[in-house]
Amino acid sequence: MSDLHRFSNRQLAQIFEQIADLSEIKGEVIYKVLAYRKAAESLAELNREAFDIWQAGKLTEIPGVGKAIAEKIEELFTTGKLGFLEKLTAEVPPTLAEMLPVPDLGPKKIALFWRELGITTLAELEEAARAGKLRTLPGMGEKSEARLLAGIEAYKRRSERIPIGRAYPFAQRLIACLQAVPGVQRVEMAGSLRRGRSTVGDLDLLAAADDSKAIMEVFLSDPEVVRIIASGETKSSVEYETGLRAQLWVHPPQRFGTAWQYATGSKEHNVRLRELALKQGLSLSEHALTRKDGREILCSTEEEVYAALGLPCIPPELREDRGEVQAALEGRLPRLIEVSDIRSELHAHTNWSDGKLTIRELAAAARKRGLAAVVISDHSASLAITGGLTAEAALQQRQEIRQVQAELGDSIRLLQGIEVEIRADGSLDFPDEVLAGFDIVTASLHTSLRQPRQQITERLLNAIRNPHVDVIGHPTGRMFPNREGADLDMEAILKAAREYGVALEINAHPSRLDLDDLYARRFVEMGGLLAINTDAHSENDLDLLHFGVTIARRAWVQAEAVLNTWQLPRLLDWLAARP
DNA sequence: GCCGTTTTCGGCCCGACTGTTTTCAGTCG
Repeated sequence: MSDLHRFSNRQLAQIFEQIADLSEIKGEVIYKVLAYRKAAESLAELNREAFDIWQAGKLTEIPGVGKAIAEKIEELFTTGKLGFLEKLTAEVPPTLAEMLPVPDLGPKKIALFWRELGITTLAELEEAARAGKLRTLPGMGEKSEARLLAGIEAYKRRSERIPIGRAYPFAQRLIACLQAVPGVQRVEMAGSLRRGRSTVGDLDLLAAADDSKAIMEVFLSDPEVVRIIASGETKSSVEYETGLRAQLWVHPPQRFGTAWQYATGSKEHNVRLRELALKQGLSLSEHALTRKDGREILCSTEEEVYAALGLPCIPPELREDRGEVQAALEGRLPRLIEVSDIRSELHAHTNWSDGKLTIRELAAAARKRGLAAVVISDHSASLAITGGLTAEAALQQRQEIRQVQAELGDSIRLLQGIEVEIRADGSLDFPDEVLAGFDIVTASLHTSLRQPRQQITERLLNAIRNPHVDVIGHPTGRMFPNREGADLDMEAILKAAREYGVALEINAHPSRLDLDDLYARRFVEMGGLLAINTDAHSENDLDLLHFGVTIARRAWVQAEAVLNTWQLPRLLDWLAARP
């Protein structure tokens, strides 16, 4: 056991991604490359450790993992190495792969430059392009060379995937601008933005118009655009100053359904759908469903597209090829939670710690949004930077909450919670007798997030086992775009939370979105309870709720599994049944 | 290399845009 090598899912995914990249440059059969890539994605998306799956002898149950790849994973776990990869890297310089993410540069060209000119790094490629050495190669010319240089420049300034919290408002502004163009019937978000991924690589937009000329013109001439990547009648893409890219498709209204379905993706979902179409003698494209005799079925809505294939409309958040097409075929798609199902906010701050609002203002803001209850849950004392509450201050706050409640009558219910700090040594900030005085206790990690896996896992488990803890706030502590979450043994956390009946929070703030969709799905499948909270520090923060609900939808979550969808009496009963 | 209510072998989605080409290859989503 001790000489086993416990590669993480992410590490395994990177290894197979590297195999895919190098094989592709080598010129390997494309379907092998795709198989490695599929396996890598599948491993990265697992919500359990591949290591545990291997020990259970079930590696080939992972989608995209067959005999050959399972053997490679086993070799890695048992020897820490992979002979196949060592041979491959001896043959194909691994630095070649760094060129793949450069726009407009793919495996064929990389291989060409490598074999013809001995170029193995991006720096060498740039130098050769500047020296005009590429234009004479077969299939190349001056324009291609210039385009490649522009691509390298774009790659250098290109930002990482951006958090949905930044992409979303940007897209909203863009849409408002495009919608004003005469002749444009509608403009909608598509791509990963519409599917609600926590980060997006670029913005995908789709417009319905009979003539694309005017809207394309507006899209391309935006003053913030620094580069036009492509411009055509049905599709254009641009890059903005920030390195962000956007893509606009324009299709006629009667074809909007197929176009929106196509532009929303995911790519893997679309492939799955098109395979299904083929089995039914139909070819699916962004323009239409086409029968074998060439007759088209036009769809102006997505519902029609899915219906033509015998399916209920699959919500965009599920379109990730995570079993949703099969579920739709079998009529067991979940009835996903919606923003309107949320009846209470269980995690909000006031100016008693680092929030901006008074208790009175928070209550009013929550009431204005139609909530039946709001939990005032300020930080505890040891998180000094937030001006966290001492036990004494919490008692004073309790008085004020009662007072405000009396003023408000039964228009909204105020509860006193606490976001109690899980200290570095694993203890909680307040002793049990103080915790017992709150209506609801949320325990959170904010500090010492880089502790070793075993230590920080134990720390969180300790909080889960405390009988007064009702919810774990933003479980991993991740922050977009820069802070990785803690290195937790999530399977152990999920199991313990399920066992102790502790709810796990999906923190709706777009810089957190923690628990993520993969673990939330696993947790709910285990029978666990979730809470979706905004962690509001200001009034506008309450409007970020939809980001959290979107994560829950991506996790196939139904309203029932989420505490704050429950009617107030039921929530209070649940709390009363806990210490 | 993976996978199977048309298959254990023979498939593996479909089209736009660009630049190089005189009909297509490469890249992208």
